Amino acid sequence: MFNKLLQKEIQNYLQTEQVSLELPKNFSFGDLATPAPLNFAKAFKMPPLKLAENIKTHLDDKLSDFCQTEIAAPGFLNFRFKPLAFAQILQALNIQNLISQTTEPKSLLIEYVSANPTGDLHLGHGRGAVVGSTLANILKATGREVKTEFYINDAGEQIQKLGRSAWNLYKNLNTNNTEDYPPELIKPYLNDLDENLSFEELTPIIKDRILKAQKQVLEKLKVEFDAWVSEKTDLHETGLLEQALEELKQKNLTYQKDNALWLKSSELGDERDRVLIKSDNNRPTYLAGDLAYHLSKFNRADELLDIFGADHKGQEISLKVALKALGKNIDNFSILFIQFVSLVEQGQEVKMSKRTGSVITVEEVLEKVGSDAFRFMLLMSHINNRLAFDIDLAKRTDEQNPVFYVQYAHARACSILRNALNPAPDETTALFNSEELQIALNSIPAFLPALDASLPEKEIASTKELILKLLFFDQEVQTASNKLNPSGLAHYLIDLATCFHSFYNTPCKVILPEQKPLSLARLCLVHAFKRILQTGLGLLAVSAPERM
RNA sequence: GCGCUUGUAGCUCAGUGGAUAGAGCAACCGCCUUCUAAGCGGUCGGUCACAGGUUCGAGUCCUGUCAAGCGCGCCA
Repeated sequence: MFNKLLQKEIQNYLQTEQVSLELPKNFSFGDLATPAPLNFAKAFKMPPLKLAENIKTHLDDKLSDFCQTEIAAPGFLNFRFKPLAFAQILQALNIQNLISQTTEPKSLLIEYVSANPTGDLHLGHGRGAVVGSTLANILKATGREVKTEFYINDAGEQIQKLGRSAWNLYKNLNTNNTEDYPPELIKPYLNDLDENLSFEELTPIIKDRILKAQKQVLEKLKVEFDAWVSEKTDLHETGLLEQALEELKQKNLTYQKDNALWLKSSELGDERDRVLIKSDNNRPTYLAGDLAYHLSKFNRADELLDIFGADHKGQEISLKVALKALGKNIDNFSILFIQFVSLVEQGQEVKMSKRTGSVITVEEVLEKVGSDAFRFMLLMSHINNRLAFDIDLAKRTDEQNPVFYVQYAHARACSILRNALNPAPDETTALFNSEELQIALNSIPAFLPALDASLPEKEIASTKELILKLLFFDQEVQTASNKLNPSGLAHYLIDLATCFHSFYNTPCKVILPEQKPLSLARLCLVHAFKRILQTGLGLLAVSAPERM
């Protein structure tokens, strides 16, 4: 695409790969801009404006058919594209791959959600699920070999507690045990049980029912996993946990004290030593299982990514130092911690707690706002920021919600394409058939009528702005992929929708039976917009409706 | 106490060391004979928590202060 060519020419001149092209703050400056002369003035030992002059001379020599270059103080280069450059860009956006692939594909294993099978998913899990699945989509799209896993913590203390709580309710025992899970959390899972189950039989049944309910909610959220890994059956019963502990012992990284097995983690950089096997019941701690699990993950992938709630921050250091001591390259292992989601209802913050009955579940919010709005709104803010989810705003699925704004733009584009390719009710033939459109999409000159100098200036401006915005799609996806942060992409799609609505209202009317070349040219632009918006929404797993 | 994260418009949030700090919501004013008004255009709104420092240039990087959230279990 022309912008890549331009970027490459500047990079060639400066002998670097570090040149970025950006949209200028103000379109009166030009179509694209770069501060490269400011950045490289020192390296070239000349004033920024002088360097800018030299680059301009180089570019004028090479690319004057496509764009003109202007110099602006204190050292910006602004580029003004000729119609041919816009047409070339648009043609590429209509027929080429939209997302660049990484040159070295690596396998990446993403673990996310991994909620305990002891209750319903809350909003924090929901945020992790949405961010994790979106990142998986984005990383796949940029060429990583992605596998996703959900780790089921079904072998620890919490499961025992779940079993006891369920047993008390099942047998109608009034224990008033404050340690128990709240009855309202367990009760929905006690229906239609055999009457004579033993304690040992009851626990796994309840656990499986809860897990199944979690899976169903995740499906509604469009969240899927390649594998569900059970701590009990995949780590304990296979001997993987045993192997991991043996490996630590052989490397002299453990010791016995107070009847417990300890990891010498303080020697490795942790703030204190950690227990691996508990003294009272001889059972492994969470750390022991987690360590074994991550060792097995390292055998299955080049890189690991975990996405957890901020309340799991405590486990990072111990896990990483132990993995490092066992020879794993922890530079290939990232953990993202997702800040909490609070819920605001009628201007009041609704307190939620993971282990009380007043927990706000993903399911109940989904019922009110739907998967599209839920996903989009949770994706909009950076994971490091606490997020206040305004349920009243999200419930108003009529007009305020940003996701409808973006989807509406898609539906509008579809409507235009439909109207152009199908006969109007009072006509027998359509303005165009799909072959004509296909030929136009493959041709650069076909788009030139949309930038014809005889058109009103406003129409040309909004046409250009839309193309330029489309041009940045790939860059936005790459940034999201590299920074492991999908929020920019959501904001980009809103901006893109704004450009399209603005184009529509300029008005750049597309269907003009008396001006077929102009209609066809604009149809190419609508086609590219629809293609990119659909791809972008697809990465977020938000639907792109053809009609609304 | 120590560690991590955060502090930007009335609210919810964007913002690769670059040009006059942005969007949505809320408030106000306009625009449907015209491909979907779930839309568009405009007005109002800011000491980027505070104080230093680095730099040609800081909302962005560094240090300190203040404030908020989370973490620092033989819970998971």
